[in-house]
Formats: sequence, structure tokens, C-alpha cells
Amino acid sequence: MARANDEAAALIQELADLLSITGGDAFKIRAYEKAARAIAGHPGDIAELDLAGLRAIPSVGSAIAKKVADYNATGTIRQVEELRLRIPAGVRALTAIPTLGPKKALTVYEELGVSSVDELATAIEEGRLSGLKGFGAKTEENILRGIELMRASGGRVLVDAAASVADEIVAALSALPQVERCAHAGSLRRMRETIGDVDVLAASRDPHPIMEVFTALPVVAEVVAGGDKKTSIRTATGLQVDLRVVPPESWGAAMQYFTGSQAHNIRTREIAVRAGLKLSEYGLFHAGSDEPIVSATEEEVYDRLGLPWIHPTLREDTGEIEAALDGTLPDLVTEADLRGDLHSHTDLTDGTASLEAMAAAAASRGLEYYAITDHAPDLVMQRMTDEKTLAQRERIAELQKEYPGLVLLHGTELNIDPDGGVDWDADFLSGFDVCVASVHSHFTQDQAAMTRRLVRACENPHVHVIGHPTARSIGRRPPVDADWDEVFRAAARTGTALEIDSFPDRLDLPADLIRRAKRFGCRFSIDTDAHSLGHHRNIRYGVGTAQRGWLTPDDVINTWPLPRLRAFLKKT
DNA sequence: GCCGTTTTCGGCCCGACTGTTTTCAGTCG
Repeated sequence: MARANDEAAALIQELADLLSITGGDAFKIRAYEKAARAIAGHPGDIAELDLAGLRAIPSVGSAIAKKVADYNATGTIRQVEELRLRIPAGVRALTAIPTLGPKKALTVYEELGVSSVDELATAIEEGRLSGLKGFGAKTEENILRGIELMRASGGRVLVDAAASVADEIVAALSALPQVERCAHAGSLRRMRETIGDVDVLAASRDPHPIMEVFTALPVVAEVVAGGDKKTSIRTATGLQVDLRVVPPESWGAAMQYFTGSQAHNIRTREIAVRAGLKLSEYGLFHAGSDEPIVSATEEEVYDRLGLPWIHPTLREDTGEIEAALDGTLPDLVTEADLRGDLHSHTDLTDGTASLEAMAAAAASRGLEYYAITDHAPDLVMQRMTDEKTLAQRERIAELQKEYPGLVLLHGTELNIDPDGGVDWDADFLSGFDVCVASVHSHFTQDQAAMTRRLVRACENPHVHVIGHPTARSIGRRPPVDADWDEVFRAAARTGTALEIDSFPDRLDLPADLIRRAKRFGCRFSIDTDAHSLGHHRNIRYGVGTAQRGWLTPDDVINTWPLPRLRAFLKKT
């Protein structure tokens, strides 16, 4: 499943982690981290590159190129193997505990021989940490807390859970007279698929009362840290929320800074430094005099750095800075570009709303076309039959008369069987306007079998969209194992679209695979896969995922006018 | 370890908060 790029990047990142524990040079560690990102984001296959080719990757010099060549030849990197002998994997795992970094991890390992999270918890309970340099009572308490949190939640929540907490807090704070502006930033604004903590930003000259209201909100279970510029709380579910209050004139610089990512910020600050400037959350300044230049809007800050404004979903240092400098940033697809939705369910199968209610919801979204795609018979528990789906087609034709502005399409969500076949024969399939085909069973086939299965589905002339292609469930089920480059090649060749399923626990295709698929010329369909009326709101997460995959409206078939879409669905 | 029309050596992003400290290291984002 993992490409050479991903495996090599993980090894280089591990090298950085291990060096940070053994006390390696901080700049060297950063160089490894930067190179790891560059290798992971490199479009070509690094397994095919020689030393010169590797060195051509930005941030990869001769030393790292040799290590990657080492990986290409042997499947590992010698320095990583050596450091693994000195630092057990459990010690590296300790740094995942909040408030415990590489320095403290090394101290407990060297002084007490602690090399796992469980051992550390035991050591603290037995009082073996007392007297250790830098470990007071408060530190012990915080570590125990951190371990508890880590065990409870795994540390991250789905994007919709974070969004609802953020929306509630932003609404409450925006109502205060002292607050001039308030918005969320951080990984939620970047639309990452899971969120570690929520960042909220407020502009005000009078922070103190804002902090007081914030820490007293009903959602707050615990105050983690409190100052007048920054306050952190935790909700009852363990989600941390950081509130930063900045002067109104700093709003743009602060939004830029707190949206991140950290890697993107390092790049923008480096550009500032080279231009004799200094960029912080308070603004862009002359380096020598600290004279302010701009700070009110993000656009001004980027502009003064010689860059166009960069969409938050692109800010990961995976090529957006270079694209911005080249003037080749994509014109990203937005929710407003979507004319239709090609995947939805009614109470005929496992949806909870009637056909009529789902159509009404689609109309209120302002859509021009909407496909009803209830499950096909091979998903036996859904009890679909030929008769039921044909009766539904007639009801849709009747209902169509009530919606002059919305074209209702009759479709189905087929099941791709282990050999790549689907539920109905060609003759019956030709009666549908649109067919989504998805993997719903046999998730653990080996890579060769799964690849054949998906390629065969693409080659079926009646399959228009591959639904949630990796079939992952975030935090619960891993993605299926396929040679995705082979699948993408088949999808592009046959004119089969790949779905971007908007369900917060799916977000499937994931953004990194979207970006890869686009390079093969694939098309995409951003769908809700709605099973109820409320699920239509999830479309924002599908759009965010598509944006993180650098998609433009033209890449997405359900932004197209219906005649162009119908021509695509013929798969000629 | 990487990188360069200001540099092939000497830089490398910046600030807030906590806890254990008497001036600062560690962690986080």
C-alpha cells in the first residue's frame, strides 16, 4: 500500500524524531523533517531516482539523497537502524504524551530505564520520578493527565465534531461587545480530516473579559492554561480549544499565523527574513527597526511577501509556496460550484428520509440535478429487488413534475463483488441514469486481487463513479490495499469518476490520493452519500477534502452543466 | 543537513505559557 516515497519519508522523519531525543543539532533535525515532507509530497516515484535525481528534490541534499538511495537499495536506512538500537520504539512513543517532549523522554529513559507509556505511568505511581531533575509534582500530574487523555481519545476528533465546538464558541464570543472579530483558524480552517485541537481567534483591545467569558462557557470542562493573550480549555470530550486574542490591527497576520500549518509558516517566515522582514502573529515588520508594515488582512501579508493569497486548505508546505511563486496555484473548487449530487439514499434502503423529503432537501440546496442511488440487491440486508427499484423510477418520474428547476436522476449504488462484478446485468443497468459502484465487503483482499477488482469495476461501461474508493472508516477501518496508480490509470482511461464521499468518517478518496489521481487525469464527483436530510450539510467536508487535493471545478463532474455530465456518463 | 544575485560559511521562524527556576529550559503550535 505504502509507496516508496511514503516509506522513505517515514524513515527520514523517524531519524529526526530519534535525533531530537538523543540531543542532535536542532537545525539538522529540522532539515530532516523538511526533507521528509518534500519526499512524501514528491510527485514522481523516488524508487526510480538515482542520486542526482534525488538531489533535485528541494530540501534534499547529498547526505539525505544517499540515505534515500540506501533505502532504495536495502529497504531501510542504516542510521535509523543504529539509532533504533539505542532508543527503543517505546521511548519515541513517550513524546506523543502531551507536555512530554524529547528531553523529558530521554531523562526518564536514561535515569529510570522507562521505555513505554505503561512503564512511565507505573513509575510515577510508585514515586520513582521524584527528585529527578526538572520533574516536580506538577509535571508528574500533567504527564499522568496526558497519558489518560491519550488513552481515552487517541488525541484527535473527526472534523465535524471539531467544527461544531468551534461554531458554538465563535458564536458565543462574537456576541460580546469587546470582540471586534472572531473566527476559527488552525487545522480546522485547513480542513484536515481529523483535528487535534481547535484554534479560535478574536480581535479586541480588551482581552480580559473575553477570557473570563470563554472559560465560563458551558462547553468548558477544564481550564488548561490561562493568560490574557492565550487561554486553553478542554471540553468534556477531551477536545482542547485554544483562544488567542490579538489587537484588531493584527487580525490578518494573526489569522495567517494561527491557520498554519507550522511547516507553511516556517516557509513564509523564511521568505520574510530573506527580504529583511520579520513575520509574527502581530504583523509583518522591518527586521531592524521593528517598524510595522502590514498586518490587517491575510491578503496584505502575502502580497508584501511577494505571494498571492493562498487558500487555507493548501497551506501544508506540499508545493503551494512554489506554485504561488510560479503563479500556478489552482483555482480551487468551492461549494458554490457544485450543480449536483450523484450519491444519496432514501428509506427504500438504509436512508431515514423519504424520496420526497430528500428531493425537497436537494432543491433547497439550490442544486440543478440530484441522483437517488439506493443500494443494489447484493447488499442483502437492504432487501432491494428489481421491482422495488423500477417502482422507485416511476415515482421519481412523477415527482419530477414538481421540480422544474431540479432534474432528478435515477441511479443506484452497486456492490463491487470480490471479482470486480456488480449486482445487475448490462441490460438492466442501462436503465439507470447514473451508477455508483462501491466496495462493501471483502475489505481484506490482497493488493493484487483488490487492484484487479477495482480496475474491472472501472472497465464496466455502466459504472460511472467508484464510490468511497478506499472504503476506509477513519479511526475504525483501514483503507483497502490496492495499487492506486493502477486503479487511477484505469479510471482515467475508461472515463470513470472517483468519488469524494463527504461523510466526516470517510472523506474518501483522501486528499493525498486525490492529488495523485489528478496527475493521471482522473475526474471526481463530490457527493454527500446522504442517508438523511441533515447529511446534506456534510458537503462542506467533501469540498474541503477536494480542495486539499488541489482540485479545480473542471476536475469535478458534478460542477458541470447537465448536458456535459450526461455526455461523460456515456463513457464513450 | 540544506542553502545561497547580499553568503560555499554561517546562517537557519517566532512567541506564549508552565514549571522549576532565581534567569530559564522545555513544550507547544
